[in-house]
Amino acid sequence: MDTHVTQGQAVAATARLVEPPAKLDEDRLCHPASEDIELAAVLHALSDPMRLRIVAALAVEDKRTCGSFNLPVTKSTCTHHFRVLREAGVIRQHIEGTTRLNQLRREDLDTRFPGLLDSVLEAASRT
Amino acid sequence: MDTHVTQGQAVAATARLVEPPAKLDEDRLCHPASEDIELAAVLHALSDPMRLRIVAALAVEDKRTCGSFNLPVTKSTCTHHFRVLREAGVIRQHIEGTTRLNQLRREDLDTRFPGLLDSVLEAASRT
DNA sequence: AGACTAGTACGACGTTCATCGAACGATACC
DNA sequence: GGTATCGTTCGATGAACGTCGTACTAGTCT
Repeated sequence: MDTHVTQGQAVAATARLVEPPAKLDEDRLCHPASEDIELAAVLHALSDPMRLRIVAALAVEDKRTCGSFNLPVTKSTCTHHFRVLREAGVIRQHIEGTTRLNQLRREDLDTRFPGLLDSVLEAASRT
Repeated sequence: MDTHVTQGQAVAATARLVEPPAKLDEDRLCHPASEDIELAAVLHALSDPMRLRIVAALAVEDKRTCGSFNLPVTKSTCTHHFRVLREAGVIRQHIEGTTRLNQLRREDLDTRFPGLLDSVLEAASRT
């Protein structure tokens, strides 16, 4: 019944015993590999106005913290949207002290789906 | 302008009294005007694998009937997907006898969001 | 007229989604 | 050690979604 209760901590703890000390930042947040980015997931991630806004903002200025967007939603909703973008492979997050820095995975997306991100950004800029 | 479309038939009936006789095909099925196509709606419409498949197939051969796609879903689900695509402005449907012919709104989409459709199709072709 | 065909309308169902608030965790600073 | 600050996790909730089956409409064909 309690097999999955402590997920993150337990996994991280056992991993530390078995594997060499990897970068903690990357371990904590899981991103899909470039090859594993799925078109439907990317399109779904971009189909929400709030997330489109986040991506458009990141295209202008990269490496911004989650809070710096001043989104009209609560923190938990914010977490949700950034996770959807991250798990779809649209953004990369890494921990920097007490904040998370977000950046667009431009190269990965361009390699996998050439021109897609640019045309979406161009389209988004036309309001 | 009428703001809220309640029943297609009622609207079509009143419209026929006021306006000159338009093409019946176009009246029955409502499509958004090119300027009214919304990016989020298009991306959402394309974010479903079934609909992506429909669009990819239409890109290869236009003006196909709904039934000709042999989708692994029932007719009513089929109707649903084609309606989502139509209402998002991705496809245009017009009645031809007892069937509905579907075609991509390539020009409208290219005008509104240049390059978007092509990059999505290119991305979709990479499986 | 009757049968067939192509698709729609409607209601139901289980799932996913966007959102919230409250409680928690981790880091930085006094 | 206290206390902000930044963000996550955990339900909960209401809306939207994808799917289905049944009943229906509108043409077509014999």
